[in-house]
Amino acid sequence: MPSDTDGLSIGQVAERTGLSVHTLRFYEREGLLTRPVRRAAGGRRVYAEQDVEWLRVCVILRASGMPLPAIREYARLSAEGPGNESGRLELLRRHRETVNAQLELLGRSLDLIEFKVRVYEDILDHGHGCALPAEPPRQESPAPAG
Amino acid sequence: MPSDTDGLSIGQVAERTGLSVHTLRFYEREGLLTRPVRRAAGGRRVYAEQDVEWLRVCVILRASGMPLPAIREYARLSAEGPGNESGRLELLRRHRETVNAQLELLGRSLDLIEFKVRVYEDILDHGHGCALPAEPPRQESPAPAG
DNA sequence: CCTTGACCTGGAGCCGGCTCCAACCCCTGG
DNA sequence: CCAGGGGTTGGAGCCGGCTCCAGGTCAAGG
Repeated sequence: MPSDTDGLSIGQVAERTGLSVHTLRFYEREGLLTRPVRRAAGGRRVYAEQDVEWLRVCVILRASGMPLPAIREYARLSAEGPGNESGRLELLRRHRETVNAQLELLGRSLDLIEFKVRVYEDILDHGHGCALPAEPPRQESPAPAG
Repeated sequence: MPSDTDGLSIGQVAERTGLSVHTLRFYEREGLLTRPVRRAAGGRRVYAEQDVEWLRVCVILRASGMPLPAIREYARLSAEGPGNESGRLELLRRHRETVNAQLELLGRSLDLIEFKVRVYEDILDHGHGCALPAEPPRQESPAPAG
């Protein structure tokens, strides 16, 4: 266990990032890291705190649906060092827009789901009362199918 | 084209739902429909407006990440008719929670992304000024990796 | 009559993102 | 000395959700 001078084993990084060791090696193969991982005697990977930070960013980008190739590109730019900030900015802005679109879509889906939840709650509470609690979820018909 | 008395071809349903004809047949095989699709001479599918409404619900459930097996279950309950509303309600409530969790996660991811966008904007505008625009995105360190 | 186009079927293929396997290495403690 | 635990590798497998293919049927129009 290379704990001296903040070197971390793959298992420790897995714990800290929530990724599996499989996934960590996979990400490395996929070129998602900003720099080659150091190796200890016997070829074991030795990560630095820096790597963990980067991986945490990766986790968040993944969680927000950024595909691996895009993360790879971002990693590549980051690895290149200063000078390409506009490229990184563009990439992030694009991703921000897809996240906003996701949020919008998810929000509208939630409207429908909540509408239906209310419908069923009413059916169960009031015998099966009040014919449709008016409130077509944002644009589009309530589509009371199902 | 069976346009009389509101019968729709698979192609028309594809247009109206945004799903491909492939996907429509696939969903049918997967048991996502609430009732068997009627067939015209030659075995061609004939959909009713009702089916389109249900499929639009499916699209929204998919868009919000409900897996096919869950939709199948919901379809099964809906097909059974009245009497199982509590089952449907439970299913929808569970899904609502996963959607809320997604929204939460996505929102937090967005915080990080916007933070980084701001960082790069500042670098590009002000030469590369103001050392880190303070504002750790909700809990957790800003992790300025990358 | 023949083409065109929309439809049918069963089954195969693809893509993204992991996830696991076999076989091996190495360090540590008992 | 030897067992166990945690590494290493290349490559295979899996899962969800489509997506497509080959080969066929049918109806309408030129």
